[in-house]
Amino acid sequence: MAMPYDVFAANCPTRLVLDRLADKWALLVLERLRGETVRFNRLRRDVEGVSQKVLSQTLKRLERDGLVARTVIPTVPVTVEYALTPLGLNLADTVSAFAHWAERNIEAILAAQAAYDGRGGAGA
Amino acid sequence: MAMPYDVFAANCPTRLVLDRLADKWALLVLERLRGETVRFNRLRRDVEGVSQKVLSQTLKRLERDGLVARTVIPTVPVTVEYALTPLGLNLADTVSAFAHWAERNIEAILAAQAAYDGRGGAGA
DNA sequence: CCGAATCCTTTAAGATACTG
DNA sequence: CAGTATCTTAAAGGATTCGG
Repeated sequence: MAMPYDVFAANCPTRLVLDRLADKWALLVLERLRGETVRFNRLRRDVEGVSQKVLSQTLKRLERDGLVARTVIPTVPVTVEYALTPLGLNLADTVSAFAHWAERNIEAILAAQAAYDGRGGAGA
Repeated sequence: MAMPYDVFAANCPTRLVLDRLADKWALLVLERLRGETVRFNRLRRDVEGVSQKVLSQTLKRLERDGLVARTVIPTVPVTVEYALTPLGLNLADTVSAFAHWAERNIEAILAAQAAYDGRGGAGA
């Protein structure tokens, strides 16, 4: 069935993806992994503000979704590397467009917020 | 300063946008509003699963960010219409790419999940 | 019809400490 | 280095009720 899903229907499988991906940390991790393999603690440092717990959870979900590949290298203190899968890379490009939109339009949004707050919300 | 922001830095303004937009409901609302003005309760029905409270909050934030315009029409039972602003429409197009990615790749993700679960996680 | 206010439950985040 | 386990605290979300 090549019927397009109704994204607005609660039982739509696409919602599953959207639910999972509408996540600040997942997006940031995907973006960080673009074009580079990164170790766990490096990721932890680079993506400022993630706790190791949340990062761990995020990576596990991304791995489960087939977006990120986890490689254990049996060095003395063990090394674990994370990289995008082809599927993940594909998504990361989309995410990147999103991130760059935010970057380009932050000024406009900040201005809108100031205007909104200035007049006390929607007219209070 | 046209210096590109570091999206990974915690104090980066782009993170503000990302934090706010990495939201299931905001994304769904934006998508629903593409090309059409919609009333509150219509929106509530169409975006299955939103509570009225959450929808209300979401719309208020989107309005504050200058992405959605709210119009009150003084009919007998008052009518309130929501529409995308030019800025919001611009974003909605980006969001749409995101949603369509999910739609196109849901099969692959579901398969990856099944494989992952089948072998008991990352090798447990 | 639109939405604010309240309450109350559930989920998730943060900090900390400990293991392979 | 790379995680898991636990505990505490904060917040998101859902249901319900009432007012413009």
